[in-house]
This record gives sequence, C-alpha cells and structure tokens, in this order.
Amino acid sequence: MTEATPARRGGRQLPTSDELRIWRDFIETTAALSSRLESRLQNDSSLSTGDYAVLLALSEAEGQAMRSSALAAHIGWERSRLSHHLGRMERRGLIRRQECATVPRGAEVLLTPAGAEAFRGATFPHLRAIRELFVDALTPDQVLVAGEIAAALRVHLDALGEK
Amino acid sequence: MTEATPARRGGRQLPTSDELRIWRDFIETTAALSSRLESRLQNDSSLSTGDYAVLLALSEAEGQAMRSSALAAHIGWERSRLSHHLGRMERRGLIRRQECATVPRGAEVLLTPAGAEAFRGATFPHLRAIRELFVDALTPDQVLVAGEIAAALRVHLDALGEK
DNA sequence: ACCTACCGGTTGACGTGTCAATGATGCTAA
DNA sequence: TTAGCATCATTGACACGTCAACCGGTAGGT
Repeated sequence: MTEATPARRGGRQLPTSDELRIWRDFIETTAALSSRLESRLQNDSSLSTGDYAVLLALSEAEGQAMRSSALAAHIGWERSRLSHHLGRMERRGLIRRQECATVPRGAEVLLTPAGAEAFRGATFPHLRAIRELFVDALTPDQVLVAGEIAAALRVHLDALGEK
Repeated sequence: MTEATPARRGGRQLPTSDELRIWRDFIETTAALSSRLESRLQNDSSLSTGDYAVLLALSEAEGQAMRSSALAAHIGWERSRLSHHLGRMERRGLIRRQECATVPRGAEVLLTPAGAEAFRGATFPHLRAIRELFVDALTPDQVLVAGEIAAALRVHLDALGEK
C-alpha cells in the first residue's frame, strides 16, 4: 500500500497484459453491474438511479425540501446536471421548484406527494437488488476487500487531482 | 434455489449499513475511475472510449475492415448503438462505410488513414493512463483480488440472466 | 453612485445510450 | 409462386451528461 510504485515495478510505463485483462474485466463488469441495477430500478419503480438519489436526499431533508445548490453538493452533481434533471422530474410531477423566500435568487426544491410515494415504493426493491446483485455475488471477505479497493482507488484519484 | 443464499446469511433480505456503504463507495468510485479515464483519453487524443473500442477492433481486423454486425458482436454493443456511433465517427472522418460485396445487405466498416492515425496516437497515453489510474493505485495483490471480484460479479450476473 | 466581479441557477448545443419501429433482403414452407 | 419470417442495418424519439454561455442580482472597491 505504501510502496512507490513505478520504482518497485522497474519504471514500467505500460500495464502488463495480465494487468490489462484485469482492468478490462473490472471496468466492464462494474459497468454491467450498474446498468443491471439501473434497469432493475426502472422495472420495479419507473425511477432512474438519478431520480432515486434526488428523492433520497429530499426525503431526508427537513420539510422535504432543499436549496438547489445544497442538493447538488449533497449528491455530488454539477449544477447544470441537476437543473436538467430537476426539469425532467418536475415534468413527471416528482418534485416542484419555487423561489426561495430567504435567499434571493435561490431556488427551493420540494418533494411532492407523488415523489414521496414513488420513493417509498422504490426503496425496498432497490436495496434488495443491491443485495442480490452485489452482496450475494461475493463472499463476506470479498465484500470487505472490495471496500478497500474502492478506498484505495478513491485516495489515488483524489491525490492525482486534475479535475 | 429461492432460499439458497439468504439462508446462508440468516434470511436477511436487505444489505446491512456496512454493506450499503461499501456498495456506494465501490460503485461511485468505479464510475469516477471510468470517467477520469474517459477525460484523459479525450484530452490526449480527442477520442472517446467508444471511439477507441471501435478503432482498436478495426485496427486488429484484416484489411482494417469488418462487417458491422461482426464489429458489434466483437465489442459487445447493440447494433443500434453501433450504428449511431459509426454515424458520428464517419462525420469526423475516422471510418467509412460501404456496401459489402460478399454479403448482400451487409455493411462493411473501414478504417480511414485519419482513423488509423488517431488510434496510433491514442494507444500509448491510454495504456499509460490505465497504469496510472488503476494499476498504480493498488498493490499487486489488490490488483489480483480486483480481478477475482470482477470474475465473481460477472459469474453472478450471468447466472441471474434476465437480460 | 458606478463599475466590476462573483454567485446561483438556467439554457442550448451536442455526444452518448436505449427502445421500438422501419426498410430492405434473403429463406422457407404452403 | 408467394406469403410469411428471420436477418442486417438504420432511424427517430427520448433520457441522460458535459461544456460553455448566459442572466439576474448582490457585494466590493474606487
């Protein structure tokens, strides 16, 4: 975990073919996993994972409402992405937007009853799908190691910055 | 078969909060990793990973050409996705399409010189990015385990079928 | 007071992906 | 022969994401 990598590996610049094969397996399989979960959620509740993230955040907020920028920060989205997504969710009646009384120029996002209901109906199947597709696929030990790998990748990405 | 896995874990239906935290870390970090690699490739060569996959397949094909459906099967895409993507790549001059002489109604996809050149220029930086962003983030052991985890997830997804 | 610079949010253009419908063309069975 | 039928590829409609431009308003500095 601490060893300086290029030196320890002889200053190689390119991955070996084994590393490359693992990379492809890893990245393609995780993508397939996301997309499978996405379609489960879609079938079970007609929500996308984006919808789910927004509804989850609003459900947990007091008054079932949040400022748009706070919501974006909370779920880690860019403002423009959130704005587009909220437009689509508003058309479907899942949320409403209104001018914020306290902050001028601020927009308040509110959960509608229909949105709250859709979220309630989606939660259980979604969590069950996570168990079936991810947790059940791995041994308890592999689950832990998956967490460590994710953490290591995250640290490395953050260290490289550049974004 | 209905009881097999839950039984081993006491019939739980939902993931524990630890499992859920690991799931989120895992899926979000792998998504971030893909997207970082995507933007590296974009900056280094003005290609997307989709472009890269297509150009790689064509480069390795004899005559730098493939039937559209063979190409789709080779890289694991739906036909419609490939057709849309080829349209965009054709507009940029990376590939050409022509009626296939041997198979009626078949379309032959050819690599253009510009496409070949773009692929040549992209390969080295792309592989280097895979090393920097993935291989270097992990210990050699973690890389192996990542491969095992991917394999286990893949097997499980395939076993569940449903798509 | 005025100019500027930022801040919060929206918009438009475009690349990308899925699904369902549509041509166009062969193969097969009545 | 001809009525289906499968196959190969494209198309259109739409959801989703990013980037860059924009807009309205507040805050500082002069």
